[in-house]
Order: sequence, then C-alpha cells, then structure tokens
Amino acid sequence: MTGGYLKGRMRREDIITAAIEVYREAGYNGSSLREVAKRAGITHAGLLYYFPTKEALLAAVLERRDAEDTEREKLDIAPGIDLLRHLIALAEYNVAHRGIVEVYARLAAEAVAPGHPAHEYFIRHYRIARESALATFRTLAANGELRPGVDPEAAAVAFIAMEDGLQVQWLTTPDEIDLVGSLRFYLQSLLTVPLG
Amino acid sequence: MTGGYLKGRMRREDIITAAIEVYREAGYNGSSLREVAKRAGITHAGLLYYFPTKEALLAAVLERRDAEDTEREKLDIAPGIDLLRHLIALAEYNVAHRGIVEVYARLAAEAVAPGHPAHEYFIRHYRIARESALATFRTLAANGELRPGVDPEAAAVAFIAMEDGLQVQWLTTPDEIDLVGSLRFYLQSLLTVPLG
DNA sequence: CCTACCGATCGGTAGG
DNA sequence: CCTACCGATCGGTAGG
Repeated sequence: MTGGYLKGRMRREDIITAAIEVYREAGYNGSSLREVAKRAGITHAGLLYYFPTKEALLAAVLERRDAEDTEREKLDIAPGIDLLRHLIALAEYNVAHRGIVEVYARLAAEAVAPGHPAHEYFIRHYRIARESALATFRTLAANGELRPGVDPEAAAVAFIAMEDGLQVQWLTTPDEIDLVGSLRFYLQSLLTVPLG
Repeated sequence: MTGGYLKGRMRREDIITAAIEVYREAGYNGSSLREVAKRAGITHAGLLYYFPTKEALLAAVLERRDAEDTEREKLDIAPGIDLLRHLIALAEYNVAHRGIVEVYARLAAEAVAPGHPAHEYFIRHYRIARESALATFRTLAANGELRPGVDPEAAAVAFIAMEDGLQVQWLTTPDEIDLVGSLRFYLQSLLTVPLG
C-alpha cells in the first residue's frame, strides 16, 4: 500500500505550486511560510512537516523547474536553427504564463548575492544555458548559417542576456514590449537564413 | 543662518547613502529601517523623523539616482556614435562600482509588480532609456553608420535589454562574464563603422 | 533626534 | 499534520 506515500507526494506538489505563486508575488525573501501554507490549505507548522526549513522549500521549487526543463529537453532537439525555433516557441509559452517568468526573474535578481540560497543554482543555470546556446551557434557557424563576424562565444552570452533583459522590460510594461517579436528580430539579425 | 538646515540636509544624504548600501545587500523589501538607521548612526525612529515612511526613503533613493543621471547628461552628448561610446564608459564605471548595479538590478526585478512603490519609476525609467537609445540609432541610420536591416526601434528595445541582462549574468558570475567587452561587441555588430 | 512602546508577523520548535 | 508557543524583528507612533 503506497496510498499514504502518494498522498504525501501530492501534498508536497501542492505546496510547491503554492510557493511558486507566492514567490511570484513577493519574491523569495519577501515570502512567508504562513502565506504559502494558507494557499496549500494547511498551517505553516504543517508545511514544516514536509519541508523542514524555508530554504528546503526553495530547493524543491528549483528542483521542479529543473525537472520540467529536463522533460522539455527530452524532445531532444539538435543544436542549430531548429533549437532557436524551439526557444522562440518557449518564449511564446512564457508570455502566456507570466507567472513563471516573474518568479525566475525575481529569483535571479535576488540570487546574485553570494550568500543567497539559490546563488549556486543560478550559477549552474546560466552556465548550462550558455553552453547550450554556444553549441547551437557553433553548429550554425559550421553550416554557414551564422552571419560573418558573429563570434559564437560572444553570441551565446549576449543571447542569454537578451532573453533576461527582455523579460524584465516586458514584465514592467507588457503593453509596450513585444517580447517574442524582439527576440525573433534579434536572432534573425545573427543569421544568414530566415528563421521562418 | 542655514546651519541647522545644512546639517539636516547632510544627514538626509547620509541616510540615503546607507539605504543604497542596504538595498544592495537585501533589496528594498528585504531591507529594514533599523539596519539603514544603524549605518547612518541614528535610531530607526530618528530615521523616521527625516523620512516618514519606508516608501519615502525609497523615493529619495530613486530621486538621487535621477539627479546623478541628469548631471551626467549635462555633458550634453549628441545622439550618435559618441553617445554609444559614452554608454560604454558608463558601463566601465558600473563594473568598478558593483554596488549601484546590484541595487538597480534588484529594484527593477522587485518593481515589475504593479503594486510596488518603485513600479511607476521604472516604467518611466525604461521609457526614457528607450527613447534616448532610439534617437541615437536613428541618427546613426541617417549617417549610414547603422548596419542595413537594423531597425532603430527594435534596436533600442534590444539594447536596453542587453544592458540589463548582461548585468544580471555579470553580477551572478563576475569572473565568467566580460560585461564591457560583451556590450561593446554587441554594439559593434550593429554598426558599419568602428566604435574604437 | 531619542526612549519607549504598539500590534503584526516572521521562521522554527515542542509535543502530540 | 495541528495547537500552542518561542524569541526576534518589522514599520510606525507617542511624547518629549
């Protein structure tokens, strides 16, 4: 009988979902276990039965994100122009789900401080993102699809920066910024072939 | 005799300086009036004599930033390639003063929420930054210094995004990111003439 | 500007 | 999972 365990696992997921919602509104530092617990329908002491500290809950939130990312990568798109198209599709998804963008933009800004509990996570996150972008730009260069003079290393850093920066501007003034259009335009400017 | 007033003004400046320091470490939401007051050498009730609420202190911090920006603009650089060079010099200054970058990156992320006390400030801030960049890219285009196919409007949004995004990546992993180099490389890729 | 205080809220623990 | 509690900290006020 795994019934009890199953229920516990589901409860944990509910708490994580509630936490993401609260982080989105208040950031991690500004959030409280009591608010997260209330939205999950338990007391804050009950929450601490599942996640022994505030940090443990944050770790679980970031773990879920990694799990989702891993799942998406199961699509197993090869580096190259198709991956760029996939990233644009992902940006479209994000625009329709403002919440997740807000959570990670706020967390990333909080976590620049070396002591922050998510600091190491974001160091790793950026490293992986840059490496993935680098592989793609190198492939494009090899295929003659990268505009001459565009250095793959520099483009990788710049592309991640562009994604992050557009998100903050878009979150601040959603009506004035076309996130997907801007991203597409930027990527197209690096290429010799149409993104489509 | 303006002695009393002068002393008051100086005390206010000391408090604002202390506030910037604390915001840098903890963000605005994560900061406390007691911590700011301690660094300014007074009690938190004393601070509230100068700034009646936590929000009033934030407003003063943002006002100082505007004042500094206005002073820099007194240099009165015309839109165009010289302004781009000036922005690169500004980025160099920022890299040497990590604190101010951290304050505004964190504040910008917190302030994406419509209810945040600095939300309107950042809406205005981004609008002004974009307009300034747009004027420059239009001038460059008119002079044939902008690479063909680069749309000034799109480039303005993208350039501000690039600045913001590079800052967060650089703050997270200062040793892995060459902020000024990346920015210079990006700008050069938009031009037909050397930035120098 | 300070002392002294207020009510509210925080993360975490005890003990069941 | 809850009730009940802890010490710490918060923004703000009174009253001088």
